[in-house]
Amino acid sequence: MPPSDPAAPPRQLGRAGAPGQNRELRTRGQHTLRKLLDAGITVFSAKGYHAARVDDIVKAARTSHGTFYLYFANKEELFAALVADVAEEVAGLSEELSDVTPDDAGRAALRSWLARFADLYAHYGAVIRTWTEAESSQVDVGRMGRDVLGGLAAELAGRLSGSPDIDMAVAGLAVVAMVERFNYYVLSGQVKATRDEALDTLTDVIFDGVVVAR
Amino acid sequence: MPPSDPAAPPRQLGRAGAPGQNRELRTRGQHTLRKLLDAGITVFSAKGYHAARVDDIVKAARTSHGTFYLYFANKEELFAALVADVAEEVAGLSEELSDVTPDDAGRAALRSWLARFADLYAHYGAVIRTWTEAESSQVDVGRMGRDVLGGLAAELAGRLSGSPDIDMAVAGLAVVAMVERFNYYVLSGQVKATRDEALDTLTDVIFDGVVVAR
Amino acid sequence: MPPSDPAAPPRQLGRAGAPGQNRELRTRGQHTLRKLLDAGITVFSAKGYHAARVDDIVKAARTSHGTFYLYFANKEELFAALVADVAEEVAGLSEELSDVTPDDAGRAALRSWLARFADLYAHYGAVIRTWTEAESSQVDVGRMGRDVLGGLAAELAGRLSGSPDIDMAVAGLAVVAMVERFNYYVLSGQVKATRDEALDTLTDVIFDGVVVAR
Amino acid sequence: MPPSDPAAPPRQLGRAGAPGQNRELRTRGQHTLRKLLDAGITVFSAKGYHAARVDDIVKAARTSHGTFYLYFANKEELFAALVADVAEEVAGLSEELSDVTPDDAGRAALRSWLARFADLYAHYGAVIRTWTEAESSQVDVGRMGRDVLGGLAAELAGRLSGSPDIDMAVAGLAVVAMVERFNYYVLSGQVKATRDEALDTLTDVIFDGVVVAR
DNA sequence: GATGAATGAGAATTCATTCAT
DNA sequence: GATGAATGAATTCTCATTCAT
Repeated sequence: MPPSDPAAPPRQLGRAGAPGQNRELRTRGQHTLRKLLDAGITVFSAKGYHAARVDDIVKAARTSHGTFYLYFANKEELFAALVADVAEEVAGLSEELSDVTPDDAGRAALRSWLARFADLYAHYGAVIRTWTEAESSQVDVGRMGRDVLGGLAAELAGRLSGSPDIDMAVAGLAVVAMVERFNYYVLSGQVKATRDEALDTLTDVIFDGVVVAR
Repeated sequence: MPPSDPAAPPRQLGRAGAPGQNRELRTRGQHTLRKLLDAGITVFSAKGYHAARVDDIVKAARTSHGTFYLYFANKEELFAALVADVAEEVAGLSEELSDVTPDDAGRAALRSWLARFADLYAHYGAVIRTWTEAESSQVDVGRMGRDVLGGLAAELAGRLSGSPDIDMAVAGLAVVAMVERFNYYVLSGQVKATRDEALDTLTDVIFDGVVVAR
Repeated sequence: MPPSDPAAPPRQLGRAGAPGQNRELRTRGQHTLRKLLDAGITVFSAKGYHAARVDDIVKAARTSHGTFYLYFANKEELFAALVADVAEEVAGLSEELSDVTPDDAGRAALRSWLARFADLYAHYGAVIRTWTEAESSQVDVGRMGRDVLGGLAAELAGRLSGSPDIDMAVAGLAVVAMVERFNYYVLSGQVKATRDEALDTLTDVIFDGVVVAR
Repeated sequence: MPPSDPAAPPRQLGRAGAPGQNRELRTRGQHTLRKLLDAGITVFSAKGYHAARVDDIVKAARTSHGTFYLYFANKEELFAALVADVAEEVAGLSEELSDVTPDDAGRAALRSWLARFADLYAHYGAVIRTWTEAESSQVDVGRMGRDVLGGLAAELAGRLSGSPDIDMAVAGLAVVAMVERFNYYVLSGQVKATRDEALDTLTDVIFDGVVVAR
């Protein structure tokens, strides 16, 4: 789904910072940049952030070391570019969630939103997972990730019609925690269930656990 | 709580693998081993598994480089020893959970169990978090971690009196996902709430989301 | 993985194994590889295999540590490359030996062949000597060395016109033993004689000891 | 008072120097010392000098690191002790060689002497072989080994009734070279022949190659 | 006498980053 | 724009030797 996101307007992949910061990229450069970003996702997914070597990425992108540093100052910057992509995607997703009312319509809305999140996670899961690893890093990629999830939690808190007894700010985070981690379990083959079953269960737990008639 | 396990029989600390196949350890050796394990927890917690240097661990344990390799073949093996410890602790915790019935007693049981888990996570969180990172490693530390959480999920599934509509096997994992990740958010300062508030909310979501009168 | 470049050019020096399975080398790379191999001979000759440090080799080659590992996985692999070189040289030498008949022509042929061997030993002696040391190694450099000498012995056995009373297979090895070791004694300054005297004596012993009219 | 042993007779294994040089050794100590020397032979035979670890020796001797350094200042000193043993044995062997006359008696004498050498090599071969390796070492164990073989060569030169055309000093070394190396080939399984066949061939080559009626 | 444990200097190896073409 | 090659600082790991019991 996401990669060559054809829908995306003019904004190109430009925000992916580069050493010569705002280099003008011709078609060829655009293509190389895209290859590197995609390779990053692939490699980070396979080995995680720390274990990923620039060499792995370069090989996956079928390009050279020298070229890598033409586009990114270092591995971290490539990762940051990916995080920015994810942040944008998640932000977009946040907006797509409509009010989850304590009725069938609400449940359906929740479920379909969860399905979209699952898709997003299937593609960008490695990046999301890695926020945790990266948290100790110098640059605040960790902070960035935290903000993204925090924003998502806040959005959820606002959309889910929760019981007045519950601290929705906290509950929002609990839900995000569950959704994020559960999707990881699914991807890592730990959850033995079809996609539909998994989605149903997740929807149920959230719906019953949090959503109620106010 | 967990670390100093005084009850342990003759073979003490033995599970902590050592090169040269579990050497017999005298009092002094036992002490050094303990120091190294504790240092491992400290350092892994502070910088994460990958960023942790053997040098950091050695310094934290106030011992020498050479000594480290007397007890562990490498960082990974030290980590594996810690995972074994955690596995044991989690297994112990699993057994402590009594049936969570859909009444106040059940809710109280659940809450107190969650409190214990939070304590365990406060101590061993770094190890648990790292399972994810470690999953690609040669040694099946990843598998081990997966098994631990899987076992916990199964236990929960058995104890929580769930609705017949819900696939409890899956729901168990969802709950574990939430509990594990939520505790991480708490530790990383993302959840702005007192311990009690956090526990209450977590209890509520699980209780309302999963536990019902059968 | 990028399929092996179909345009594989004459890979020269190729037998010198390289990590990452024989990379293609340009002129610059070829040169560096040559420098490393030469440095290997120099250093192994001076300090022996075990005492030789990668650092010594790198200094002798006026290159960096990192570069070394670009060409060889470790010291052993560099040695193996040298052994392959020697094997080739020795094989070449084997073929140059014509029949050693029990007359003056035969004696002359033998002597000039021994002179050539001496030259080869002067250059590659360190490698040959080290086969012995290396025999316990994982990689079968030891075996390789054994094969080389065994082949040489067989060739000698075939060329020397020996007495029917003698087991030429065994005698061939005895001759190789003497020639190999004697050259070592010469190099280590143990033999106090001019090159010509040494060659004469060696020729005499072999000629009188093994070559006879059949 | 082992080391400076003036009264040769019950000379025990004492000359094997020890850090506290002239330590008095009781029965127990003698035994431990013997175990270490034997372990040295075993381990040096198996892995060569450089690859042999003090740890290996200590394990083979079923004793501890601490104990090792009670008897030897370091690995080299243990090796030196073994070299001294060999030197003595070889010296003894030198004396046993009677004149090798160009007749059947001479041939028989030569053959039986070679047989004895083979026995000695079977036991101490590793030490002899290692002289080569050790030659670069600081302490002059190498020199010592060279002297031993040089002495043997001189003795042979004196005993073998050689042709006046041959430089017997050089020929002696050639013979030693052959005998030493050939025995190595035998031990390493390179010579495929029975002990008798091997001895016969060796005798023939030396006899025919060097011994003649003056 | 003997031993298990500790030590740290030295050697090997990796890999992000820079450079010359 | 792109690339192969080079670099060296950072790290891991080994092992001879010393120490405390």
